[in-house]
Amino acid sequence: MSEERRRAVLRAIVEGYVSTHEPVGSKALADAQSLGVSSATIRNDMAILEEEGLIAQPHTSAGRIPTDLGYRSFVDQLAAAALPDAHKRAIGTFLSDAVDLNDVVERSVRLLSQLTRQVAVVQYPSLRESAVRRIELVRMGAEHALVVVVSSDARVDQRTIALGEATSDDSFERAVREVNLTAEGLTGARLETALTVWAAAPDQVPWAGAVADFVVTAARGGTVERVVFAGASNLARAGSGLEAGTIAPVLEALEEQVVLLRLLHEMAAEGDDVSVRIGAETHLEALSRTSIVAAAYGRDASSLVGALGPTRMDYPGTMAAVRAVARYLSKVVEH
Amino acid sequence: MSEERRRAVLRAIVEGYVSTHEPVGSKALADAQSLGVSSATIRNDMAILEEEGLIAQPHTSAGRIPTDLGYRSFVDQLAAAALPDAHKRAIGTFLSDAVDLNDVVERSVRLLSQLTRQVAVVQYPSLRESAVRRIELVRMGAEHALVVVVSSDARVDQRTIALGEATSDDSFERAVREVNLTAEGLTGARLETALTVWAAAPDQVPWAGAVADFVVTAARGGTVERVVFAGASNLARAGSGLEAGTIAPVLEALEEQVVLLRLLHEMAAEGDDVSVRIGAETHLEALSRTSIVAAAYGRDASSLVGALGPTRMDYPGTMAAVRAVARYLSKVVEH
DNA sequence: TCCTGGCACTCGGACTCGACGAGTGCTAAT
DNA sequence: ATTAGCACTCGTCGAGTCCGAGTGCCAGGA
Repeated sequence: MSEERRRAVLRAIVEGYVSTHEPVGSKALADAQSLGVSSATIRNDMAILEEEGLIAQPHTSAGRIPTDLGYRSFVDQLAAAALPDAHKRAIGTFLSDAVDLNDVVERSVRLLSQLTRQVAVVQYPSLRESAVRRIELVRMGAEHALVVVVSSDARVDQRTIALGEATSDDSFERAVREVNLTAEGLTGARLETALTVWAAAPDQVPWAGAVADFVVTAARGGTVERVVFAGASNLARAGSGLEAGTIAPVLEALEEQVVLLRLLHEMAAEGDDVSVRIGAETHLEALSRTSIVAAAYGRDASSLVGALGPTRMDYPGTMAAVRAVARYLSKVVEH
Repeated sequence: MSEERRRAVLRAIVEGYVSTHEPVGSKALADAQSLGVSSATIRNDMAILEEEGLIAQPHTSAGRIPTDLGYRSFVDQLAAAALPDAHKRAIGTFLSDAVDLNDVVERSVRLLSQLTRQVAVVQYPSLRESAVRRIELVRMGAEHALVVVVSSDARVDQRTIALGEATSDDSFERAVREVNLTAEGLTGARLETALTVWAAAPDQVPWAGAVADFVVTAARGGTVERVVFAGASNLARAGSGLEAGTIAPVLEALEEQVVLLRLLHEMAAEGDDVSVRIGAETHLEALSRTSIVAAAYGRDASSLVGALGPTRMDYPGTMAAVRAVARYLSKVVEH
């Protein structure tokens, strides 16, 4: 059956192109022996693959390179690859002695960028609703104060608020005591009503509303979603396969949190173990020459880790690394 | 006096090269009229400037470009340029409604990268010693706890510690009460001895030492120094002037906090209003094609903001922007 | 002493040309 | 269905050529 062999030809083209970064021709494939047929046969298969849109030739007289569709087909037929032992060990030692959430995320993103030699992306875990454990207020000058909310799931949110008008030390201290008594241990709707009542009390300090608002949003799961990345230099490294002009837009997209976040959300929605977007599949002009491999982690698999690189990348290896880091991250985040 | 005119020639070469990105020849300068002498005269001046090592020609038959030394001489003779009004307004609006320290730093770095169209770098303010305001401990699972230290200067440090062995809820709560009573309001050496005594008390929980250590370092001015950057895409943007191969090392250096920090420290030590390192002056191979313009901000002018770009950059404009952002940052950070 | 016009010279960039070879598609034979 | 053979395409590489920007130097003038 030639259908079977055509898949093998495609696989060989992808692998060849990924490793050499040069179009691969029928003769080279025939010489590699792994297919056991002559170059002419391979040429015929290539013609069909080209008709199907899976491969293309940059010039009339050059070998073939996979199209986005070709990579897609290749990836879809891929069995889960094992991660090299050395990498497994690296993950263990790297992440084991992280010191807080920031540190975990920071280490993960560095690690993943080193394992994959690509740009690693980690979305901060979106945290679920949690109870308020303690609210601290610190005066900063006469007109501002810092609100610190420590939540029961070990998160710390902070924000400065304007006091509006002069507040005496006495009423400041009283407000701190009261808001703690009011909020401690509460969650969600009960927390919200309790704080609303507190803020509306007669004689209340004028900035009570601001404090209440912030405490509620903090308890609701933190402030804003964020993405951090590392390994941007891998994009620019010689032989990355991105043409000179294409890397600036990619860097822009990475710094443009919003765009990236939307893409990651879309990918999370697919619900696969490891989700892959290839080239134009990202629907982003800036990323049309790159692919993203991402996996969910954390409670409810609600956040994503990923690696971004040229479409011409080592999919099996990257997928294995991303999958592994996501697993370890899940473990760490869920305690 | 021809010395005077030679400076003007150098200035014209720098400005011409910066704006056109092409070597500038004697004829072009003579045609520009601003010097009022013939091309032959300019050629003579150029010969001298070249002997002095201030300019060089890439090929025998091309115009001249400034050397690192040339830029240095140019920069040293520079009067402080004014910042465009539009930029001033941008700074005001951008930074005015920041929500906490992170936000301030984040906004600043973005802003600066946009103003200068270069990579902006901001070192987190290194904070002075401060008194402990409140210590919060939150259990995380059976074996770990999160320590949160709120300092009197509105900083929040956090870290997880291992509990070592099972601790009863009672003794946990007692430890929290005690450590707060012990540490509140103290600073420096007195804080340290008080906590050491507390941790060494008989019947003390085994992890008291770890808590004490962390509280002391937190009060001493925070955990680790950090640098954030933004605008990396400006490096890769067409016409940035960096050759394809040179940008990967630069990105690496940026991600390599340590190296960058050392450089910034060196620059801070110079104590100028705005400090400039040009090309090889950075003493970093990776940055040998780039310049850094930095200014101190914050209490004791202890931290730095800067912009990093190709040696062929608009020094007056960049210096003005960096200076302005540093001023505003100082205001905000000092409250 | 300093500036200028003129002139010969250099050398990199762009362009052309031709040889080469990798790779292809097609066809006829197995 | 596969293969060997063959004519053909087209991009790359090197050599050769031309052009012009830019230079250094010199002799003459203020």
